[in-house]
Amino acid sequence: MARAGLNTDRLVAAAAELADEAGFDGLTLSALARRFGVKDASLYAHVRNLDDLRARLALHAGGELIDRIAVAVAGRAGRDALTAFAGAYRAYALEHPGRYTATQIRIDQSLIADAPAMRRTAEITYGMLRGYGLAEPDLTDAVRLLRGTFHGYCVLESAGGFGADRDVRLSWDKAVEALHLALTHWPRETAGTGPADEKTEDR
Amino acid sequence: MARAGLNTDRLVAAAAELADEAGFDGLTLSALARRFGVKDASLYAHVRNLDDLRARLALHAGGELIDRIAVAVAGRAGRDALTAFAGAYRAYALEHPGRYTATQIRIDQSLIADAPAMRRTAEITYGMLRGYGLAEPDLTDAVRLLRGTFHGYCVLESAGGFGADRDVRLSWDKAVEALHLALTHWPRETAGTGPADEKTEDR
DNA sequence: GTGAAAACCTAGGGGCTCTAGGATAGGGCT
DNA sequence: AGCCCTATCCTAGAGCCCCTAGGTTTTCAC
Repeated sequence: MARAGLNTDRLVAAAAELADEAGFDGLTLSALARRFGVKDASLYAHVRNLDDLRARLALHAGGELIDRIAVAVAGRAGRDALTAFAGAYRAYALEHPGRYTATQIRIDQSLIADAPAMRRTAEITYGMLRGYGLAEPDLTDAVRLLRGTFHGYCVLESAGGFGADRDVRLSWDKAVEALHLALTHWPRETAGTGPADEKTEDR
Repeated sequence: MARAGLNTDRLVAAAAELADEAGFDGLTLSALARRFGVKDASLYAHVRNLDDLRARLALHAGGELIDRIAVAVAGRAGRDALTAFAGAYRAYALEHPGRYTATQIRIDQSLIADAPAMRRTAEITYGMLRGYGLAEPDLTDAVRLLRGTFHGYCVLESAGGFGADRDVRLSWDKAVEALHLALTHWPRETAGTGPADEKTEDR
C-alpha cells in the first residue's frame, strides 16, 4: 500500500483548509486523517496532539495574516496605513474564518519562541501608529483599542452578528475613519482642541 | 432513590455556573448531569440537546448582561452613559466568562421569538447613542463600532491577549474616552472641525 | 388507592482523542 | 543484491462525549 507521504507541514496546510471549510471546531484529527485516507492514530507521528496541531496552525495563519498586512501597509503612513492595515485584516478574517479563529487561541510558550510572526506583528502595528505621535502608555492603549476593535468587528461580522440592513463594508470604513479621528485627537492630560478635556486618569 | 428535582430553569442556572468555571467548551451535558448526581440521558427530558441548552444559556446570560447595563446607564446621558455602559459590559464579561461567551453564539430563531432581551439591548444601545445626535446610517455604524470594540476588547483581555505591562483598566478607560471622542466628532460628509474632512463614502 | 404523567434509569451506537504495540515500505549500507 | 533500520502506518482498545430507544419508578391528581 502506497504511503500518504505525510509530514507536519502538509498536515498544517491541510488543517488550514479544513478549518476554513468546517470551522475551527470542525478541525479534528479524525477528519484530517480521513482527508489523507489514513487512520487518525497515524497523525500522532507528526503532531503531538490536537492542541499541538492547533498551535501550529495558529502560527501558520498568524504569519499569513501579518504578511498580507505588511504588503498592504508597505509605503503608506498615517491614515492610509491604517486603512490598508484594517482592510487587509478584515479581508483575511472573512476569507479564512477557520485560520483567523486559530490566530486568536492562546498557544504554548515553547512554540512561540521561534515564531517571528509575533514580533513582526508588534513591529508593524507600532510602526504604523508612530505616525500619530503617541508615546507610552498611550501607544499601548491605542494598540489595544485597534486590536480589540478589529477583532471584535470581524468576529461579529463573521458570525452574522450584524443583522441590520446596511452594507458592513461601509460601516467598516466609517469605523476605521472614526478610529483615525480618535488617534489623531487622542485624549491626553492637558492638550486638546475639542470640547472634551477633563482629567480622566483617576476616574 | 430521591429525585434531583430537575427542571429547565435549574439546568440553565447550573449550566451558567459550570460554563463560568469550566469555560464555555467545558459546558457538557455529562458534566452537568454529574453535578446533579444524575445520568446524562436524564437531562434530555428538560432540554432538547446540547445546542438547545447553549441557546437557553445564551438568552439567560444576555438578559443578565442587559439588566446590569440598564441599571448602570439609568439616569445618565452622553459621555456618562457611555462610560457606565462600557463599565458594566466589561465587568460582566470578566466576571462571567462562560456566560459571556454564550451570549455571542448564534442561536436558533425559534427561541429568539419570545426573548425580550434582544430588543431591550437594541433599545438601550440606540437610546444611549441618541444623545450624540447621529442619524441613520451613522447610528448603525456607530452601534457596530461600539459592539465590535467592546466585544473584541473583552475577548482579548479575557483570553490573556494583552500581555503588555499596563493596567488594562486604564487602557479601557482611554479606549472608552477615545470612542466618546469619535462619537462626538463622527465623520460626516461635510461638517467637521478637525483636519480630516475628505469624501469617504465612495472609497 | 389507582391511574397516568413525569422523572429517571439501563443499554447501546457512533464520534472524538490518545496510547501501546505490531507490521511494512524505502533508503542507505555493505 | 541483500540486509537492516527507521520512519510510517496499522490494529486494538480505553475513556469521554452526544444522543436515542425503551424500561422502571416516583409523584401527583383524582
